[in-house]
Amino acid sequence: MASGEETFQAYLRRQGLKTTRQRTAIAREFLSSHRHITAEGLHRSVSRKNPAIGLVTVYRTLKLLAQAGVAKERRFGANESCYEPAAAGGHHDHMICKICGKIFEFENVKIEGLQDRVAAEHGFLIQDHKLELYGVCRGCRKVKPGARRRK
Amino acid sequence: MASGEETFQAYLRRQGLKTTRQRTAIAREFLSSHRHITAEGLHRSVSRKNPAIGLVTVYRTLKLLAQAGVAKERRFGANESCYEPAAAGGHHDHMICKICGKIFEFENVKIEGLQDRVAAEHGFLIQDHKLELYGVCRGCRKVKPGARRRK
DNA sequence: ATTATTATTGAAAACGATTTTCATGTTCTT
DNA sequence: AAGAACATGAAAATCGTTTTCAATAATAAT
Repeated sequence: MASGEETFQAYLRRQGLKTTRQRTAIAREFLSSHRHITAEGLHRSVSRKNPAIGLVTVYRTLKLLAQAGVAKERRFGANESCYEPAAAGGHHDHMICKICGKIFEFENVKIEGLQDRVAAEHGFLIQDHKLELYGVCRGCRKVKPGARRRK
Repeated sequence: MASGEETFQAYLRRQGLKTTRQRTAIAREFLSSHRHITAEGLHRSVSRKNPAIGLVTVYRTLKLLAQAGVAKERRFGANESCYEPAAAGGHHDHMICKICGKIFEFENVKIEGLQDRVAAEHGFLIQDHKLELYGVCRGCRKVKPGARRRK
């Protein structure tokens, strides 16, 4: 089975695009990154080892990674997009804590099954889906007052 | 039971805000509008009868309507936010056709139940949720080729 | 009613995230 | 090595949305 990096290279070749220093660096950093990284965040990481790489190129490469199926773009309530490596495990959904901003992942086969059924009833062909639960996480439920805000 | 307009008025009064010509006009147009209207779209509608009202005021009023609980803000894959009247019926979810851009609504109590269960397992308190199915609608499935794109 | 107070408005400017433009640099093919 | 095609970074452009600010309108106090 192909690693994310290989899949990406293959995609580039297939599209007649070029494998460059910066694309390789960005892809590698992205794939070894934690989940839900932002373009700006990824740029910060990449810059550590490779200060010459511009934010613009990170944006462009993230888009390519998404097209290659290696990255998934997510847009939670906020203004900016997050990307996550698509490889690991199957599909999963998210719980977002409105207090601390943390994002929790979960997976539920039964829900997916029901989605399929609903879609079928409407003659709708599902290609992708997004389920997000917004609320308060366990940790933050214990802290009563005005509480901390993220960032 | 209070109409959306009444709820909005009440909210304004409660907050020490003022009832103005433009707020009334915008709220009325919004409430009588079709679902999933965009700030720009609403402005276009309002402008028809009231050309002097600025887009800025529409943005501001939509925010107030949301705070009053009369409007719900949604952000589907795209770049711009949609608003929909919150009043009619309970919560519902969306199927978005990637070909024609149409948005279909559905409701499924079983899914909501499962969501609650998952959340409970994680000690998470759900305040809101969002379920979106992306794919191809019945109509577009019949049209094979490159097909039409929205807008 | 009139005035005083405070909120609201529209236009233009500011904003943040993302994209495009463009001149220059790099990769890949032969 | 040479040429063609693509990629890069910086700055400028875009898009949706928010803020600023001077002028105006709504409500409260007189």
